[in-house]
Amino acid sequence: MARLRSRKRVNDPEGMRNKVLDVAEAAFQARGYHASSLGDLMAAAGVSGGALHHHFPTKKALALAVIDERVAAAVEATWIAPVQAAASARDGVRAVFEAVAAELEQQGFVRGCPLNNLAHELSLADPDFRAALARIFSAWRQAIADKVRADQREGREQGTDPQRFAALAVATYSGAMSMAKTAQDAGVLRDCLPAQGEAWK
Amino acid sequence: MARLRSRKRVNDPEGMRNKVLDVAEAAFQARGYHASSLGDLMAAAGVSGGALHHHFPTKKALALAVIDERVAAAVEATWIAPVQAAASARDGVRAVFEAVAAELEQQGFVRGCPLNNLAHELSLADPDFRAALARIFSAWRQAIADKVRADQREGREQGTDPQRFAALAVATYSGAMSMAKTAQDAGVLRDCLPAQGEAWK
DNA sequence: GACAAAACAGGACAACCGGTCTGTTTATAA
DNA sequence: TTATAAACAGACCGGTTGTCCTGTTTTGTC
Repeated sequence: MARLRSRKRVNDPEGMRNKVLDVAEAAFQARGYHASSLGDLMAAAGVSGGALHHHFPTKKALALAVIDERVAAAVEATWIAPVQAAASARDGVRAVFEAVAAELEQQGFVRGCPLNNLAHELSLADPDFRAALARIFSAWRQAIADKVRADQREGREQGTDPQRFAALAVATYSGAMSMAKTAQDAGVLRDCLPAQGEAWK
Repeated sequence: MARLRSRKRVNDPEGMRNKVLDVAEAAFQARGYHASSLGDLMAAAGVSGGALHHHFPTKKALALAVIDERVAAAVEATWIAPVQAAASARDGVRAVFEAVAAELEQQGFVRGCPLNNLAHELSLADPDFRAALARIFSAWRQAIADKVRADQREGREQGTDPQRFAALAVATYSGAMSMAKTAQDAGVLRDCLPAQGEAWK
């Protein structure tokens, strides 16, 4: 019997499970969950049906893994970590907006926010999906709110409500990405940031 | 040959085409485009396959009709008209937020914004979808921007950029609805409005 | 080396999807 | 009435979907 989880790689040094997650993450982002067939994913990942079914018994299990392991990590990397590292919550939010806008304009194509893309398609489809997605939204908002509270402990942002500020930041970003995706123009992100000197309350 | 388009109803006084659009609008809103099969829609509308194919040759044509005729009308009814009728752009935006929040809290269920739901799923799937959805976003934003300009002609809102204000309003609403849908809690809409007396810039 | 479990291969299958086809009824115009 | 086209009914088909199932290979442990 297996006492401890074995962590040895088999054939692929990178791991076949990770390759499937890579492909699924990209496909769900580009085409959505329902529009991505397991056949497509198998072909794109160079994986047999048996292998895929071994790691992910159902398509739902695969999507849940993508959400928990990849989408959450993406939010952490592009939002939570930069905000925590910034000089202030307000600076951090602005920096992320500008960084994402610059990145999108450089690559000339807007795929949208991974979290929001899946949230719109799957939130009402299944309670498990909704719970997993809601957790990520919650962590995202809380990280920003915590940063505001840290600012307040240092005497700044006395007039701001941490919860409201975080909700507004996440909502503005999510909505701006939605528009940017539909218009295929990242400029909307900049329009949603206040002009220099103006407050963003 | 048909010289002019005949407009007489056949069996159903309400029109079978409208009934299909009703059902399709609701299904696309609740389950999305790909998750709604034509069989489901036929059963829900009590319509035969031949009838559906007569009015809408393809599923894409049906979705395009839903977007152009229903989603656009929904945005017009819940956003454009109220904003135009309001005392000011700022009041109008705030009123819509509060009206939608109240309506959602009353019915205890958040289905999300019809436009954003379809935009996320279909914007990258097909250029025709994307164009139709982008048109609605554009009209939505322009109506708000026009209202700001009307305010400015009366001496108010001198410091505000109409385009930015409109983009921010639409983005905030879209993103707040996204969170509200995933959390199944309309309270986020209120969190995204500024506290009394604070400016929303 | 022996053995058990995990990792993987690949075919099979039933259900379902969207679209097409042919036929029938109804309404309009001459 | 008669001709014509729109409005509708319902069966049908090829292709695809997600899942399951039976083997085979590889890995880790004694």
